[in-house]
Amino acid sequence: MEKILTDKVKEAVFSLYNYEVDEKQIQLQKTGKDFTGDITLVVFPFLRFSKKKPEETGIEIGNYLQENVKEITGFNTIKGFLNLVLDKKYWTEVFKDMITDPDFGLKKPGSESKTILVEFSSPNSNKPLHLGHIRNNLIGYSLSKIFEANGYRVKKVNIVNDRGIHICKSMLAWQKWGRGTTPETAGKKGDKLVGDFYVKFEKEYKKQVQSLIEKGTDKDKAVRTAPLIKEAQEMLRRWEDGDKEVVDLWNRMNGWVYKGFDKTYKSLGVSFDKIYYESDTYITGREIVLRALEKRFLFKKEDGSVWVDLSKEGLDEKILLRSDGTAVYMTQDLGTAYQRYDDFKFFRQIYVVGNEQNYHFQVLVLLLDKIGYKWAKDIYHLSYGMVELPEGKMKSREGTVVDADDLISEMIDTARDMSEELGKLDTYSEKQKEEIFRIIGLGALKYFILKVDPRKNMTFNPEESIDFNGNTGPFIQYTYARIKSVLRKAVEKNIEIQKKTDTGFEPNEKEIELIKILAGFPKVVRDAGIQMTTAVVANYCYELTKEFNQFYHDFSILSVDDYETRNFRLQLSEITGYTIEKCMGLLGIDVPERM
RNA sequence: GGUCCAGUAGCUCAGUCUGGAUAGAGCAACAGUCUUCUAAACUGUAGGUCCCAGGUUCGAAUCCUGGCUGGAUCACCA
Repeated sequence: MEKILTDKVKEAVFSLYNYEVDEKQIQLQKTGKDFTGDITLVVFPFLRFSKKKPEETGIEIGNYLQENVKEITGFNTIKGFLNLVLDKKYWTEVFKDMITDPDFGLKKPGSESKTILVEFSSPNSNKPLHLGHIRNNLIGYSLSKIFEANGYRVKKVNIVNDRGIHICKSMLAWQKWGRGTTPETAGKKGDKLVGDFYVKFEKEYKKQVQSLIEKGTDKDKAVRTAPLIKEAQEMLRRWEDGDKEVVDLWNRMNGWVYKGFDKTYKSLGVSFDKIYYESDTYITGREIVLRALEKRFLFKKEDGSVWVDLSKEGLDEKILLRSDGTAVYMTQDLGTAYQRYDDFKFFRQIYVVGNEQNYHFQVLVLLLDKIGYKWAKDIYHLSYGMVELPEGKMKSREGTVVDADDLISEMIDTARDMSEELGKLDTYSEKQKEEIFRIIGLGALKYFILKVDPRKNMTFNPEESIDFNGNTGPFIQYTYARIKSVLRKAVEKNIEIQKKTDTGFEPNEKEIELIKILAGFPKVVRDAGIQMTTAVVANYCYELTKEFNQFYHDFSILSVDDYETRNFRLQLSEITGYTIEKCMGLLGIDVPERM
């Protein structure tokens, strides 16, 4: 419709004022709520050609459009705004498209589709997942769905930072103070157990540093030479040498952690197509660096460490290999990127990584480009914002980290409490009820996070629990459940919904409003994909839901006697429910049949 | 200090990329609506120097410049 109008406006201006306007000057927008009309043309840009007052110009263009576009049945101008009124039949035509196409708004990936790689999660294997990871995982998973809906083939990948000094710290602490404890004997998730030993290490290490300082050692030296850190470093060296004892322990403890992660991923409902491990890719990375060194992109310092100089690009020098030849973070990321291109020949690779790593990714892309990989430009860092507590950043040292598993189960508990109080599910079995509590609790958490623009920092207050009323996941889920309930009742009453639109039935204003919003779904999917934001999907879904709730409140569906009206409203409800389901699916949120 | 990001109602956020009409929601507060398809809903009241100052424009929350405030980052950590 907008396309037709743009052309016609162009025509109008040409025939009225003999001027060829640029399409960019033709601004069409949805008519504001308090005005009559469907689409509004901003006429200010044409005043230069018409040399008339805004209202007159609007009327002239309006007249031309009404004569030449059959869908336009009327118009009005207010100041410089030309509000066009569309024929109600136009909206029933749009409605017809929606009910005949079950995939309305979604593109299916086909064999021709380009591949987008989405990296998310990227945990360290020495600590359990926290709220920050939850945001990361939810954004990554949802974006994958959004890309798929835009017709791309999507590969979800994860990189586990399973190697390095951090995991050695946990291992060492376990050896010293663990007394052979395992997740089974401790009755704890593996990631939690390993995390505990990491904390234990840091605590003991701090004590050692403190006592060294008290004995007169200066702080820097104390930090470097405390026996514990020395032992951890020695352990890392043995790991890199392939020392069997160390590698076996490393495998064992990482195994515990992965089992724990899997549980968290499962309860969050996220999954991956491929998981990469730093312990595999750092070697590739080192080879890339050494090759680039030969080609003189990089330089070596006297102590043997390898660097890249990016001062011409406005950045600093960056280390790529330590003096002892071991790899750093950047080294492994080079290797991982290379490996992934080799695996998937991606059209685009999206890294969902926190904005604290903006600098790192700037360097990574620059470096890959300098080395000569043409696909470097296809890398995009989706720099999502931090989740902050009211008092600031989460700090593990101060014990203010919000644990992922804890938060998830709290959400489910809240859903359970609310639900039992309302007592609407009393006829369900315990198992069915638990499933619904899970859907609702998780829905509240996911929606809470995904409705915020991923790029922005957001605040989470653990004192105030996440809402279940208003602009929330459960609100949307509730509306869905209501729609389902109406449709079930229709079946009980032997009312069959017929896909008919060409009956001359004229929808009322509220119904037209719903159709308008439903018709906007394809654009929402497109915009979400282009802008890479989950927020537009969430906000759209909320708007749709709210509109439906008003309709539901104001009008009866099943108890209407007139067949045409009832059938139309049932179809409208069905499509709305379906669209809600699709939106929530894009966000990775399930919807319940009842709640 | 350099670089990057943010600042919209008491709180949490839309809207900013792509400039348009009287800046929107939810929560919290207050007042209403359940013998009728699920009240986790609906309706209303109240709440704003869109951080500040300039500039561009017919028109600026939106674009530009400067400033203020907050955050991130600039490791032989990841």
